[in-house]
Amino acid sequence: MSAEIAARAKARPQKRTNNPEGMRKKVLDVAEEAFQARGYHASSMGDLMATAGVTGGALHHHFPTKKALALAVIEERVAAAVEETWIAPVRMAGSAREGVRSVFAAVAAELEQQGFVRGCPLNNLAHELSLADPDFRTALAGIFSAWRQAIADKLRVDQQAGREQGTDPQRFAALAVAIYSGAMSMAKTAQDASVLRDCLVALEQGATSSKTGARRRRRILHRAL
Amino acid sequence: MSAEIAARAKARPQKRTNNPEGMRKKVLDVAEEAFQARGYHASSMGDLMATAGVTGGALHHHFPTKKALALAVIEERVAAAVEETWIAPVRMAGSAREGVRSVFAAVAAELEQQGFVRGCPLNNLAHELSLADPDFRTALAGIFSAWRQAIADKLRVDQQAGREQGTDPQRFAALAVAIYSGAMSMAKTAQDASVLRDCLVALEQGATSSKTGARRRRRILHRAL
DNA sequence: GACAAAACAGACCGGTTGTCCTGTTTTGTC
DNA sequence: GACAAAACAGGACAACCGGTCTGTTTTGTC
Repeated sequence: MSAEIAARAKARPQKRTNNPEGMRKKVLDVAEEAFQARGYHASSMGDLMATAGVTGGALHHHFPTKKALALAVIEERVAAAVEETWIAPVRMAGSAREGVRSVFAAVAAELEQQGFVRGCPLNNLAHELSLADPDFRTALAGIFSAWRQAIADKLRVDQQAGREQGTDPQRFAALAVAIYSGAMSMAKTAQDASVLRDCLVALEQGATSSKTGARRRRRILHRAL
Repeated sequence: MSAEIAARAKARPQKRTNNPEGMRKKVLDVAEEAFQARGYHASSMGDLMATAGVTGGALHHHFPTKKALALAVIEERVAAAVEETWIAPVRMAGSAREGVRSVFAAVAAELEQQGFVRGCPLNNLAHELSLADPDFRTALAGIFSAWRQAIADKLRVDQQAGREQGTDPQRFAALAVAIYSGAMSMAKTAQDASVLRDCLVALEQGATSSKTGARRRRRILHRAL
């Protein structure tokens, strides 16, 4: 390349994107994807910059540090994902119990046709970051809390309508989130979503497995687990 | 420091540990601890060397690469931990159901008095590594499989004794592992082990919450979830 | 005690990490 | 259209990463 062209390229370095707020969004998109697929520590800023087509200066302008970027991903994207796939559907469902099961079944179906399992975004980041930094942990714990709270609130609505009198809302919500999180963990490791359905069926079987009926009423205490 | 002392230190570099197999064990101890507390990617070989008091040459002799070290931790330590805290106790229990619950309660009690939650070793590494490398994933999936298999086998023994006729062993085992994994995930993020007990109680309540008894037998299908 | 093999020491290297810095360009406001 | 502020470009940096290398010491075996 001649010196003249090089000089001209130097003088007019590059056409800018000219899209305020669009660049921040693009970085968040790429970071969310990368943190989900490879994890936080395994994703380098250089990779993110290259994938997003963003220079170091631009990235540093919006997110001064890698931690700030991850915090933004957690608070803006992970929280929104939980809201979209769990909280809103449960709110719209006919009951808490039915809402939880329908979400569970919907995710299982989606995973089965997708062919591979990336795991739960919240749990993925929670495992890697909750012990690494207090700020991360607090942000992630807040999302878990909101998730559980939404399920518990829905069940309280059911109770005001006379249903589910014997169920503790907080504990019911904890159980639902735990089963989902744990099943996703196994599904991700095995790369097989069928365990999601196994857990669903096991729960239904677990409550109805007794064939001796009322005679064993007391022992049913032990049924579900 | 004088040149003479420096030269002497150079000539006689260091007293050796002189403990074959002891050094490998020490490295595994430190690596297991570090991978558990900070994760794989966040733990550098330099940190491990310094903590274990081992030189680079020695570490490289036993574990040619970082991946080989992690694989050894998974296959020797994580698998042993699952065997010790889950598989063996379940085998020795009176029944699969009682074994699962007793392990669950024991872990909850231990965590509560310990004051903080590091999470499940298997799940911690599974989330970070199962998508990163096929060898990691295979090794981790094998441990999950053995864990589930042990619970399912125990339940089959119960069935041969006439109990648990309506319970599917594979699904029962999947549910137990899922609840434990998910509850530990939440407990770790919240740094609060009480969610373990919440899940336990919720399960017992879930199967017995019906106060109308046999009239609602069919609707009990929906009880446990 | 000779000698091959294993165990270990410690320096070294190329590549990558996250961050910072100095400019240049665009945008909003009067 | 002047001008301050925000948005962005792109290189530079020191620290650190994981891995390799050569050389020395210990161990096992006859």
